[in-house]
Amino acid sequence: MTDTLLKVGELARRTGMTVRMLHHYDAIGLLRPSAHSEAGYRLYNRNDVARLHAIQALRQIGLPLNEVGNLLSGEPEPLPRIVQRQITALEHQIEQANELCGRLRLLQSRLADGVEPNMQEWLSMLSAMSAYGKYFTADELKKIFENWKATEPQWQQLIAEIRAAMKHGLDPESMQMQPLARRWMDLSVRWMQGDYELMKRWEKMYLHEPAAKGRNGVETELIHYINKAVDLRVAAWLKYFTADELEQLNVELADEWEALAACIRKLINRKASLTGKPVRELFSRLDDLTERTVRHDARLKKKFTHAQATDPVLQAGSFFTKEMQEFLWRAWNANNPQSN
Amino acid sequence: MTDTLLKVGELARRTGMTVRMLHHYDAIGLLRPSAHSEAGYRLYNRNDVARLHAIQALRQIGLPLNEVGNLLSGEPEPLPRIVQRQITALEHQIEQANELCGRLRLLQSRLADGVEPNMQEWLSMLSAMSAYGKYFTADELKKIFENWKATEPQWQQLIAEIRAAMKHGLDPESMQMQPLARRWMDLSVRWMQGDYELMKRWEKMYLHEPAAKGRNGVETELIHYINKAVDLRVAAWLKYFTADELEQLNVELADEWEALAACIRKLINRKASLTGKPVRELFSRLDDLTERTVRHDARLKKKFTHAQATDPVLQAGSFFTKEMQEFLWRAWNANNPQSN
DNA sequence: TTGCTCCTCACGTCACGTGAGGTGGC
DNA sequence: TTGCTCCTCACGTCACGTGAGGTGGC
Repeated sequence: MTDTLLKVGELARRTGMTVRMLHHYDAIGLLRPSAHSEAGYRLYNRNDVARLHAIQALRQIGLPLNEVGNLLSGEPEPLPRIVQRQITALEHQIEQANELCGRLRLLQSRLADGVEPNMQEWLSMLSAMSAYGKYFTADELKKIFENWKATEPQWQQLIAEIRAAMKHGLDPESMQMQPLARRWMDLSVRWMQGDYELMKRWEKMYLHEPAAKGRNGVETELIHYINKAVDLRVAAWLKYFTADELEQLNVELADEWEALAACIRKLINRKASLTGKPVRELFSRLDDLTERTVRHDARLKKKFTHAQATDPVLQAGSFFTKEMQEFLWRAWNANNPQSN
Repeated sequence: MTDTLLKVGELARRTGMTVRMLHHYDAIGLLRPSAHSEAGYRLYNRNDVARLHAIQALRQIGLPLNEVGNLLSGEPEPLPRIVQRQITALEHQIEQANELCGRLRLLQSRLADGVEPNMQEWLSMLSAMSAYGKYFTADELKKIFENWKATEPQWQQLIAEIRAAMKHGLDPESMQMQPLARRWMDLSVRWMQGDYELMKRWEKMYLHEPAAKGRNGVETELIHYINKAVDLRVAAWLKYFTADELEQLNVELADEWEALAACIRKLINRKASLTGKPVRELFSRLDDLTERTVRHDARLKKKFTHAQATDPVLQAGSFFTKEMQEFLWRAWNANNPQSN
C-alpha cells in the first residue's frame, strides 16, 4: 500500500485544524512534515498524521505546546502524573471561578432587593465585595448577608445610640456604656449565629480593609469606641470565668432575659408583695433561665450567680436595672430568711 | 487639607499594584496621573486613587481593561447587565472545566484498575476520551464505563462468535445469525441500562470517530455485519408491533428466558410426559414471563404470542431452539385438545 | 486563462514582566 | 558620593488570526 501524502489543506480539513496552526507547529518544530514537494509544499505522511492526533489528544487535556513537544520526544515525566497535575489545576480553577461567581450572584441579589444604585454606589459595592472575598468564602458571605437583613433594624438603632453617646463625650469605659456593650455583644452573636471566629474575622476585615465600609458604613472610631466598653465587659467576665467557660455560656437568650426584665418592672410598678406567688414564680423563671444560660452546669451556675451579684461592671451591663436588682435582692431575702 | 500627591512607587505599594501596571494604565490612557513633577515623575492625587480603586474593583469581576475604560468614561451599558454577563460566562467556564476534569478523572480511574499502559496506549486512550467527550457528558461516560465492566466478558464471548461467523462467510441475514442478533440486542440494552437514545449515540460515535475505537476496539465491519442481522430482527418485530409498542416491551428478562429454555431442554431430555405436572408448571412459568415481558398488556400479549408462533425470523432468533418450540407445540395441543 | 491551494513574511492580540540605560532627590 | 526611586524604550509571553504579496498545479 502506497503511503498517502497529504498537503496542509487536506490534513487541516481532516483533523479540524487550521492551516495556520499546522504552519505554526511546523515553525516551532512540533510537527514537521516528513517531506516537501518540489514546489515546497508540505507533505504529511501516515506517521505525521498519527503524531498530529497525539498532539490533539494532549492539547485536549490542557497541556501547552512545549509540554506536548517534550512528551512526544520521550520526556521522562509519566503521563499519569501529568494528568494528575491537570486535574489539580482544574480543580483549583473551578474553585476560584465558583467563588467569584458566588460573590457576583450575591451582588446581583443585593441589587435585586434594594433601590437601583448609581455608578458610585455600584463601584463601592464591588470594592466591598472584593474586600470581603479576601476574608470570606461566598457561602460564608451569603449567610452573613442573610442574617444581616434580619438584624439590621436593631443595628441601626444601637449604632445611633452609640453615636449619640460618643458625641456627648461619654467615656466608653463608664458604667453607662455597659448596657450598650451588652447589646452590641448580643447582636454580634445573633448576626454571626454564635460563630466567634467569624465575628473576629469580620472585625479584622472591617478595620483593615477601607473598601469594606462601603459608602455608608459605620465609622472606624465608633468601632474602637464601643470596643473599649466591650473589652471592659469581657475583662469583667474573665475575672470569674476562663475563656473556655465563657464560650460555653448560651448567649442566645437575650430576648428571654429582656422579657424577664419587663416582668420585674411590672411587679415593681404594681408594688407586688415580695413573698407573693407572682414573685415566687419570677424566681422560678429566673432560675430556669439561669440554668439554660449555663447549660445546666452546676459549677458554672454558681460562678455566674456570684459574678452577677458581685461585679459592678456586670451589674451595670445587666438586663436588669439597679432598681430591679435591688427588688430581686429584697425579694430573695424575704423568701429565704434563714440564709445569709 | 492639602491634597496629598503620590508617586508611582507609593501608590503601587498602597494598592498592591506593580509600578509597571501603573505605567501600563498610563500608556493606554486608563489612568493618567493628574500631575507631573518638574523631573517628569507621575503624581497621583486623591481622585486618581479613587479611579484606581474603581479599576481594581472592575478588574476583580473579570472585565478586560478596555471595558473597564469604557465603563469609567460613562459608557451607557449598565453594570447589572455586565455582572450578569460575567456570571453567565463564568458558569459556562465552570461547566467546561468540570466536564474536562470529569473525563480526566475517568481516565485516571481506568488506569488505576488496569495494567500500566505504555505511551501509545495512553495516547489512544486520550484520543478516545476526547472523542467520547464530543458525544457524552462525563457523567454519562462514567455510567457507561461502569456498566461496561459488568458486561465485558459476555461482550468478548459474543464478539468472538460473531467474528467467527463473519470469517466463515456466513450471510448476516441468514437465520443462523438471529440468535447472535438477539444476544447483541439484549447485551446492548443491559449495557446502556435500557436507554435507547444512549445506544444510538454510542453507535453513531463509534462509527464516526476513528479515535473512539482505541487500540483493540471492534472492527467497524463487524458492527456493520451484526447490524444487518439486527436490522432483520427489528424489521420482523415491526411487522407485528409499532415502534412505540416495541419500546414498551420489557427487554431485561433475558436471563429468565434463558433459564426457561434450559428447563425445557431438561424436560425433553428426560422425555417427560406432555401432560404431566412439570409441563403444566412450565406453561405457567411461560405465561408469567410473557405477562411480564408485555408488562401485563393483554393486547401486546396477544400480538407477542402471535408473532412468536408465526414469524420465521423471530423463531430463528428465539431463546428456544426449533426442537423446544416443537415440544411446546405438541405439549400445548396435548393439554388443550378442544382448541384449534 | 481562471480559480484554488500553496508559500513566506510580518503584524496584532492581552496585560503586563523583565531588563537596559539613564536621570533626579536626599 | 551612595542608594533609592523615578524615567523611557523595547523585547518577550502564548497560540495562533489575519492580511500582504507572490507562486504552483489543474
